[in-house]
Amino acid sequence: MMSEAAITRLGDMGRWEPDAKGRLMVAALELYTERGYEQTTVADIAQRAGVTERTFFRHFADKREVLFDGAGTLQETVVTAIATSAAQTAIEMVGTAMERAAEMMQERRDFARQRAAAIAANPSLQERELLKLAVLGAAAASALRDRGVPEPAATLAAEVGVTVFKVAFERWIDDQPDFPACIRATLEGLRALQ
Amino acid sequence: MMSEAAITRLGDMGRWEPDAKGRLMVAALELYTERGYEQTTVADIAQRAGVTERTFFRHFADKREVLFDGAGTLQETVVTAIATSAAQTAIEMVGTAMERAAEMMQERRDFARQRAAAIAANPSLQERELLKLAVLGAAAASALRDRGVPEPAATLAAEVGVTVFKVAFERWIDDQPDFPACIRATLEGLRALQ
DNA sequence: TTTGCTATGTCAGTGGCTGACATCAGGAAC
DNA sequence: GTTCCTGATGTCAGCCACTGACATAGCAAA
Repeated sequence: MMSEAAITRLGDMGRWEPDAKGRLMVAALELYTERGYEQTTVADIAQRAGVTERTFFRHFADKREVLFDGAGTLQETVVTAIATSAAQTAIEMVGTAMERAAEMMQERRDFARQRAAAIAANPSLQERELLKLAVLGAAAASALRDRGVPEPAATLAAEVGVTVFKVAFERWIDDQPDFPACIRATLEGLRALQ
Repeated sequence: MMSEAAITRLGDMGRWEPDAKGRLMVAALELYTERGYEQTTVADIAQRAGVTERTFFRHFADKREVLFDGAGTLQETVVTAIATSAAQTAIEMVGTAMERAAEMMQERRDFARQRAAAIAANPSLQERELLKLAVLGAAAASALRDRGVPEPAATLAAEVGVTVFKVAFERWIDDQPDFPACIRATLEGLRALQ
């Protein structure tokens, strides 16, 4: 079996090379960008990463999840920011927490752009993104409750905060350079609404 | 195969086995409720409805879509309400439009409950629901723009309106009897947030 | 009756995803 | 250094969601 792999060294991207998960994430984003999500098979991604299809599904729950590895870290950032916020109102707590998240993403704008483009091009990927944001909202609401915010204010503030994040993200990706500033501007626009 | 049973009653409009789509929707909701979404195959649904698997996919894009047939009507209701609203602010337009939608759903509370329970039990179905709500938000934003509301206020108001709808829906399903009243109460809670 | 339209059935095939089991690399234990 | 253990990977068989191509059944107008 592996004797053939020893011969074809170059074509076989180091099956035991480190960071198979990272290689899969890169390969997936490349392929989704090059030929689109639907036109890419998991076998394609695995081949480019130098592993088998089965290995892909050991690292990611499904074909979509490979684009959403950072969701957990983002959620931790938001929850921690709410837990340690010095703000007075629920909206302010969520707002500053979203700013922290924005600062974190700010550092990898090119990656965020490419990823956002791939997601925008496919409803299946949009669904997964919406679910991640909903989970983020639920976690934020829970963190608000831990700070003493009662229901339904906690859920409402958290959901509105996620909405602000979404709208600000689009503006940032679109043409604005400063993501945290987009958050602040969108929060201001929200206040002006009523 | 399809023996006698109930054939042609009033709708002689050119259908030979009446309402295959409706039977599929009923069968799907029943099975998703009885044994869960994952434990139900499309073949199961088709069999209970008295058709083949292929026919299911001629009526619905995928296994999830069978639960979301009413989304289009709901969207039309909201868009029409915004287009004909006499309210002054964007938030008020969206708020009253969501009230119209709530009135519409109010009539079938039991159905809404069973459907909501099935969706709540499965992340895949939640994803589809979130996508439908996102599309609804985009349509509402477009309707607001047609009424002269500028960006980003239109998108922001529409998204916040959808959030209010979501939160109010949960309260209605949970224990409140009056859905439109839930919308109004949630809108009031939103105002109180800032 | 004939013709034509539409909803449905049949069949083969692709691809996402899983379970069961074999294998390999690296390090710990001996 | 040999053995053994552990975790990551490969291999294979199989289920099921979903699709394209083509055949067929019922209905209606010509």
